[in-house]
Amino acid sequence: MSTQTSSWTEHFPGLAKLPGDLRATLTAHSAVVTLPAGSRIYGPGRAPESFLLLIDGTVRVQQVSESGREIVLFRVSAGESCALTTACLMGYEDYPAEAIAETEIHAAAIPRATFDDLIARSADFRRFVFTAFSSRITDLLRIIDEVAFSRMDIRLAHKLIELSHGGNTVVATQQQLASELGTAREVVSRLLSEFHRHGWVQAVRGSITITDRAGLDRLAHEH
Amino acid sequence: MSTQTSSWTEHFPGLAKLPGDLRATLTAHSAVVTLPAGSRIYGPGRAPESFLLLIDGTVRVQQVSESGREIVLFRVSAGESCALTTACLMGYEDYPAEAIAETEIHAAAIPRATFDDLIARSADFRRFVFTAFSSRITDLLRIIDEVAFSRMDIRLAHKLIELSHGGNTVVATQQQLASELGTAREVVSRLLSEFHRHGWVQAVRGSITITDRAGLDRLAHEH
DNA sequence: CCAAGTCCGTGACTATGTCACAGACGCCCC
DNA sequence: GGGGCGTCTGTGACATAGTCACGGACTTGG
Repeated sequence: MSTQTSSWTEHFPGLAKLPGDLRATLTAHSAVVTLPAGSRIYGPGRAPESFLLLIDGTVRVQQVSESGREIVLFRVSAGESCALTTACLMGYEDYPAEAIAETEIHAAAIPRATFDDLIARSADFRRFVFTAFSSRITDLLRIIDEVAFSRMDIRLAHKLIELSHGGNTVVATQQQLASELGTAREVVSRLLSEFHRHGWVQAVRGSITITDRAGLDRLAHEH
Repeated sequence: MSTQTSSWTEHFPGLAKLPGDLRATLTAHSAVVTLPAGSRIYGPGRAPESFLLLIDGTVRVQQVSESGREIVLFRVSAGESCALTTACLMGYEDYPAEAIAETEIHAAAIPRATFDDLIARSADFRRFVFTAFSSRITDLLRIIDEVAFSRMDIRLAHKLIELSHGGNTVVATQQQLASELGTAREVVSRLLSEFHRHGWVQAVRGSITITDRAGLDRLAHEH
């Protein structure tokens, strides 16, 4: 009778090996929610109340400074968990970060109590959660390293390659790219014209086309 | 018979409420270790093998870039856990960060299996671990915010106040201060002479004396 | 006292961030 | 089509931060 609702656990490789009764607990005590693109999932003043497992879509987690500048911390994709909310859930601390749905998303929401119960009952679930956690921490450490020690042209080259998803075009305004990197739009503007002088990119309002990926790659891996 | 060895759990407020049998498990399956000041507790190439609870001393966790520049992420003091090693323990990922004993330290080392067992058995222990975790994440987010968006003079003023521990003198070379902040020594040198011009500090080789804490405070809270 | 190592100051230059402003483009409405 | 408006982009001038090269000052151990 639960076949149609239990299906979502199959989207998570880390959960596939859970025994049936735990899967049943998960599906019985969770709700599959749908949120439109652009919604704010959590943020200052809106603490998460459940552990979210992303079935479909992508979520951008970013930090906004007092001055209004932003920096993207990482993205959560389908099959992953909003892992940092975990600590928030369990540690009851407020975060200066916010999560925004970049596309329409479908997610399984697991209440705090169920989450705690599963952590207690299943070593595999613990592994799933801690692995996700660990990987986010690594992301944060990498960002600290880049922001503190890496040149902006190298970071922009990286980001363009990352956002191109293997294609040749990145749909983003200069302001959005600046927010990705935690810098100012003017800096992005100047770097893009430099990249253009090298023949690496071609930019029009709101989108950048990569015309020489190898050139960008060389810069990205410099130093 | 275990009275003399069980005493260490009393140093941890978060563990005090654990029932006796769990405290017994903790003490029975852990070893109290002593490490000299300056030892490298973990780092790239030396993954942690146990969960460390710091009984006495302080540990500095920092990141070193390829170019050799460093940045201090946070410090672990007595009564706290090296919480980030947790994820490492459970997630089996390698970290680009390292932990250094700043003083001689005494710590309780809990093996992975015992840690996992306690997580499963005790909601209070979970709370203890997740709370510590949460607080480290908040530290990391604050650092990202500062590095990306805050002016160096403000950050240095903060750091001097922090490292003075309420006193008026900070024992540190300019290079050490630069490593705290992830910047270059020359920058610290210039900022310190600026602070000196304002009459806020007095510096001699290897130590800085705060001569006008209010002045520093004003800068630190600017903007 | 001398020698070597560490620590500190500084000039010149590059890289990045801030501010102010203007032109270009897209869109809506008439 | 044309006018008005908001957004996006380019750029000059300046402020802040990081890099490189160097020399001088202090400290320690013979």
